[in-house]
Amino acid sequence: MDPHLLRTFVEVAETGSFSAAAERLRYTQSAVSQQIAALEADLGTALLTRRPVALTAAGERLLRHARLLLVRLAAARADVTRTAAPPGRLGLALTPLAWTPPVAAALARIRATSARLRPRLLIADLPAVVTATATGATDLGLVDGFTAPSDPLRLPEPGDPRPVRVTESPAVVAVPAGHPLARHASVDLADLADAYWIEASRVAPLDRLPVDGLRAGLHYDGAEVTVLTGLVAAGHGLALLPAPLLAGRADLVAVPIGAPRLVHRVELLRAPAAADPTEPAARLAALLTG
Amino acid sequence: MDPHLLRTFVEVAETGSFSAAAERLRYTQSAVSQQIAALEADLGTALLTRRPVALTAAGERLLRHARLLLVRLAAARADVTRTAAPPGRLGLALTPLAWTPPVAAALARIRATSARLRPRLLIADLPAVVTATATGATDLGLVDGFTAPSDPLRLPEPGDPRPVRVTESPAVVAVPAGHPLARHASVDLADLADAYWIEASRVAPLDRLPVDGLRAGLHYDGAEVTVLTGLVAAGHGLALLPAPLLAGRADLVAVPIGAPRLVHRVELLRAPAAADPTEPAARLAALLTG
DNA sequence: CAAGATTACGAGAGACGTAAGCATG
DNA sequence: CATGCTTACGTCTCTCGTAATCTTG
Repeated sequence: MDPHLLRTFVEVAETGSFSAAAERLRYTQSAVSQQIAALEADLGTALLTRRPVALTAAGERLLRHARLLLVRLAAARADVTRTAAPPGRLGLALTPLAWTPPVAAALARIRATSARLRPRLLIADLPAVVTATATGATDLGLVDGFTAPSDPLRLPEPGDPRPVRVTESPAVVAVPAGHPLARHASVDLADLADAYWIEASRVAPLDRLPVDGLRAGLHYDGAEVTVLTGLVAAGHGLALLPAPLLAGRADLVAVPIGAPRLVHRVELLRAPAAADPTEPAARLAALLTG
Repeated sequence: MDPHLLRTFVEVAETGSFSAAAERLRYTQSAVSQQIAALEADLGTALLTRRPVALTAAGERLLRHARLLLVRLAAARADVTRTAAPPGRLGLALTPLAWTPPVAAALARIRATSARLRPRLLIADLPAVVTATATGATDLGLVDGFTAPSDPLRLPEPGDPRPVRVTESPAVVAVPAGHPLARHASVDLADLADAYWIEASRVAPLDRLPVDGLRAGLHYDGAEVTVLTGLVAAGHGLALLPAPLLAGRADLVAVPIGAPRLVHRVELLRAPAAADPTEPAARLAALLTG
């Protein structure tokens, strides 16, 4: 149950392949094989079937535990090293659409009060933000998504401290100016079943919506919000976006959504570390949630 | 952050000595020194001061994390190996006074329905029962203590799944037959400040009572309830005990307590494993708490 | 100066890589 | 039969124990 072994086990389980895991972890295939064998010998149970590589019942169990254990181990390390590190740092990880005006304003206020502070921002996708925060790699995480009003976001597992609501704003369908839909006072998503949507997997993935059956006409793999809005403006398809994002744009029209009731929501995650309220991270968190 | 290193770190922190930790863990003093040095190098921080050996701020932090991590690691291992193990086992760890008639009755009912079941009972002190249950070394744990009516027990940390109330019975002062107190309808503990109590540290430790200032006249280090009652009967001192324990004894008198209001409470801890409701452990838990 | 932590060094175990073996889709 | 996991084996690293050294109450 060496964390080293757990890490490669998780990697093998996730990739479904010893060789792929080996490559990712910079090991040889042989080393991975030996590590898994060692783990199975240690636990006295088969964890994986080979050919095809799949989890046994015991493996399923271990996978859940291992993921959490690794996160907690990382969190512990971050917490301890943080005690030693000079205070005053502020690391903030965000999903692209979590960067909203209230967040920008809060950050500006923090910087106004602590002039010497040099915050670090990191834009990443949702799982990365969640683990970066859970492990303490960053102090705060902001994640976004679309849900029914005042419903919490559905987040991937390692949610040790509970996420807190920061912002909710109306969700709208973005269409190019001049699009037939642009004149509608509102639309029901069910009526857009045969429209084409833009699948921006790292900005606003369709599969995270509490609605399904939306067809993707174009896939955008990047994380740039402006590229997404540009694609909509150029008529490549529709996108579901927070209303404030479209304010003041001449080339895009925001069509309110009738049904289902849907909002864009931003939530704050805090690293499980020392909650010293004088730290910039704690002050920013207070501003965001207060 | 090898668990191995964490374990020796915890041991050093608890014993306050490298050599004592080494002895307990069957290492040489030198090995322990090297392990702590490795941990400090890995984390880039001093964890302990030497001479005297004490925790630094970072060390305090790590100690809390390390304890939990080790428990969770053990729990994960137990959960995984349990999946592989043949079902039908039932391990039960109890503090001495947690063995009450309702517990005995529940166990009898379980055995009546599953004739082939061979339960394993283990009597241990409170911290041992808590960690044995938290790590999954045993399926169920029963702990006891004295509190105000319907207050939960104060238990040592690793309380991942919350304890559940099993029994509450009146707390009484046990005195030998013929003792002056035996005629009282009730006593206030405050009035017994200059009486002598028996400190049975592994059965009913005085320092776990929500009352202080009780003087110990005799220390009993064992875990046998009958020795404790015998000591009271022989006039060595008073003891606080659950009333049912004294029922039908001619040599002991149970004196009800007026103030503070106090009950003897038994709580159930469940191992954080698969809650398969057909397992004997789950059925016994249902009987005890139902 | 004595108790107790650290440092030096050597032996053993363990982990990884290379390369050959072997099973299955 | 080729992809991909396993096994064999050599090397290198890492860890622990012995023993000498250092530190401080």
